Amino acid sequence: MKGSSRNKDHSTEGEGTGKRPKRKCLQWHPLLAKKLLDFSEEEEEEEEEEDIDKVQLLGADGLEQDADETEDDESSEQRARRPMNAFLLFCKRHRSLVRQEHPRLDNRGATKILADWWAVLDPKEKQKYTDMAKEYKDAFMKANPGYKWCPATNKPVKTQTSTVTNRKKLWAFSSDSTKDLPSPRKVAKSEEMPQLNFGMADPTQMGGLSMLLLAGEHALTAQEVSSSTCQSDATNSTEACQKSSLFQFAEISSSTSQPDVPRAVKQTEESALFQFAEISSSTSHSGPSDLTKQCGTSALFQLAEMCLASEGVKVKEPGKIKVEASEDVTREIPEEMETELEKTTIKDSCKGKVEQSETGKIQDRDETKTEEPETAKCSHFTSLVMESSHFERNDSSKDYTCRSPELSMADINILGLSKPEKIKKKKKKNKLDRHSNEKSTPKKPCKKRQSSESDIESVMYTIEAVAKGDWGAERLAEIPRKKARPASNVKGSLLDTKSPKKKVKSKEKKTSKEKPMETTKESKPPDFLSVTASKEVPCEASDNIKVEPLTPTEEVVPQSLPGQVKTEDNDCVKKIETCGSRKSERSCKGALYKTLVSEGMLTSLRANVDRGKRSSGKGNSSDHEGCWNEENWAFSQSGTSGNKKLKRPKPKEEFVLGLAKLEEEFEKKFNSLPQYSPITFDRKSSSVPRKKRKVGSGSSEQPKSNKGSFQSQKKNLFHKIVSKYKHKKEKLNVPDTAILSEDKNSSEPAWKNKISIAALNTPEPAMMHEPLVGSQKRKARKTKITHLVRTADGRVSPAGGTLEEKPKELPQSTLQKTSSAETDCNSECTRSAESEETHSITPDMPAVSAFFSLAALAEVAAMENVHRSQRATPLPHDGQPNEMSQAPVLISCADQ
DNA sequence: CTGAATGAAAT
DNA sequence: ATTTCATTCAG
Repeated sequence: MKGSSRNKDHSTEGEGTGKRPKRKCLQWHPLLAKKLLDFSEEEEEEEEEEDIDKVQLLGADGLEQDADETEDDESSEQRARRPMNAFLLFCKRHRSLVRQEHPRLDNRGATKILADWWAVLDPKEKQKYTDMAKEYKDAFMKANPGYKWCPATNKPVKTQTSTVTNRKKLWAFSSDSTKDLPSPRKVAKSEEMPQLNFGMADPTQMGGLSMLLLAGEHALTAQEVSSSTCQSDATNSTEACQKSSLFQFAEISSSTSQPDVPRAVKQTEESALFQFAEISSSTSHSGPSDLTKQCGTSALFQLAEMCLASEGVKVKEPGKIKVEASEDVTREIPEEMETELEKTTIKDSCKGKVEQSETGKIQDRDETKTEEPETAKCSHFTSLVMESSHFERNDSSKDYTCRSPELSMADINILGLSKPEKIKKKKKKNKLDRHSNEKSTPKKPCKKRQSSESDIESVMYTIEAVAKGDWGAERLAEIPRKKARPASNVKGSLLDTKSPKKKVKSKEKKTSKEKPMETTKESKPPDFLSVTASKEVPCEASDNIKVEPLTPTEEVVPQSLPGQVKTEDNDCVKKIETCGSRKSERSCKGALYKTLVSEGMLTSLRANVDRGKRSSGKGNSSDHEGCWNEENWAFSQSGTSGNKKLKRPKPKEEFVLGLAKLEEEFEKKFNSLPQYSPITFDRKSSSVPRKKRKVGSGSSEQPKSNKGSFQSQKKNLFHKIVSKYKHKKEKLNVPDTAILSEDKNSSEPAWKNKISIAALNTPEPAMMHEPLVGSQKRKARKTKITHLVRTADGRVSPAGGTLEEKPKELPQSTLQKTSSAETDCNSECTRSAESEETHSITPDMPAVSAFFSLAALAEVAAMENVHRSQRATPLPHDGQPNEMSQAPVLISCADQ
């Protein structure tokens, strides 16, 4: 992995170096390297990597800029996602159905089924999807003239994407979350673009601003996020806390600054953020170069005091906290400044954002110590900061000295560059990167849910870290009483975090999506009713859910109930209120918001606006399962100048509107696409067994055993069998009739008709040709597998390896049965097979064994088991030669 | 991150 | 002819 990545990096690096000169990267680069060394165990290697990464980033940025300037958009900003092809559309449209039908089935299995469906889908119907896909494609291409499906390979594309926001696809029709994606994307883009465009100066601000924005967004997001269940509660509280922490921070900073700087007005919006900087700067003033300790300490102390004071108000029992806090601060600062910082940054990162990691740190700790809720805040804050974490790191790298504001600015700029670190941390995941990008940039609206998720995750992590962390844990233990308790209670889940996290994610997604039920299920049955609520109204459910979460929190509870708030603002307010401790939270929030906006935090604002619009506007329209509506064509460019507008200012509205329209259109179209009930397919399959995939298997195609790695084949086979087995199982459990349940979801009555028609129509003349179509490979693979299987069962020399695996999978019972009652089974099997689609196997095969489908076997086995449980002939799975003879049947079954 | 599927585009 | 990547989301 590394090697490869590294290589990439290098290549990139080359490019980066080329551009490097222009950028400041060089400057910080060395520093960073040093720091990195500290951090990284493997100094050299990592260093290189980071350097490379950075370089990449730089390069990427540069590229991006260039690209932006030069070309439209896609290449530069983010690579637009390719339009979905017909099959994907189909999948998107039907996956939910499949999943409903087979709840247990994982996506892969679902995909297989979808593929089957697709295979049997009436050409006419298929054509619809194809046309739609084409339409999409055309539109997409129109929007992105020079779009290339495959990015040139080496290009830093990845880097860029990672750096920037990958995700923004011009068109996303995400069924899931719904509206978020659409407009936001563009917006995000626009935002991002501007940043890039601005270049040096802006970046600095960007960093700070972005942080703020993030915070703001997070807050907003949080609301949304909160939608999920208990976890959500935690989240909410967290968010709220976060906000409060933020505000506190601001206040504190302001207060702190006051002494030094007159101007600090408590509530002034501007002050908060800027104050931070100032404060830090002021602190630094005392000892610019080395101040680390001093500054840190002094600042820390001040902060601590401030915090304490503030907390005092909030918390009833500050005493202990205070002491502890002070202690912590002292010890921490002096000793492991950097390390700590790093850790903190990473974990808590709370500090970061604001330029002064120190202050931030202190605060965080204080808060954490003081109250759990605060911890949550911190975490939240942290989450916000997360991205910016690199920020801090940089600072630390810089000797950690408190630099004057100017320096900080520089740092900030660096921060912009800092992305690389982030990336590293994240492991360069594209997705992650995307997320991060999104987070950092306002764009998130598009993926609100993702961002939110990520946020949540980060929060969770933070929380965990805190909990685990010395201070965190202790504090919790000590303070638990009031706030802690509630918090803990609520958050028990939070602490648990991981699971919750995921759950939250899933929840969010699901909630947003159409499948409330599953979501709830997964999310956890335990939680509550929220689930039920969610079921009813998927999209909206989130809101409801949110409410619930709040309940747990002590203070918070009241407001939340009202129910979903349409607009974010309301939610925010609520949250704030919930936090309540601060009178001014609201005001603070408002101030902060203003500040942000004034700063150019438009993005955040915009995001908010978008959200609001969405919620109010289309919002829920797509409640019912599909939520297709949401699909949006981001299509930003479509209308007008396209990217250029992105540059910045453009009112999102235009975009939004335009997008919205486009989206709507798209949605409509997409929705108009026929949705077929599973039944249809089942019938078809049953009626027309042979069709493609089956045909392939059935027909005695020539085997090409050579190809591909045997192992891979085996693996595939194995998986296939397993999944199929599963699938069958499910099927067994759920009779076709069960499908009806799906109907409600689909909401489209049409299918049946179509289905029937389709079924009738399905011409299966061309079974044999088995179009190599798309990827022959896959088919070949399939074929191979089948072939193998067939061979196995067929008397032909079976591949030993394959055989081995199969036996394993098959339940002993099956074996028994097969061995024992072949003949009997035959009839049954056949019958079952028929019922099942699988039976498809070619009629050619005289041998009964051939006909057995896995499903059939399973069925039979089950039946037999029921009837004759006793005969436990524990045959070791290893197919011994002797048994092999018997085995064949089994094998064949497995195959299918 | 991977994978399961198909397909359009690019290499 | 082969590779990339689009969607989804459980492992």
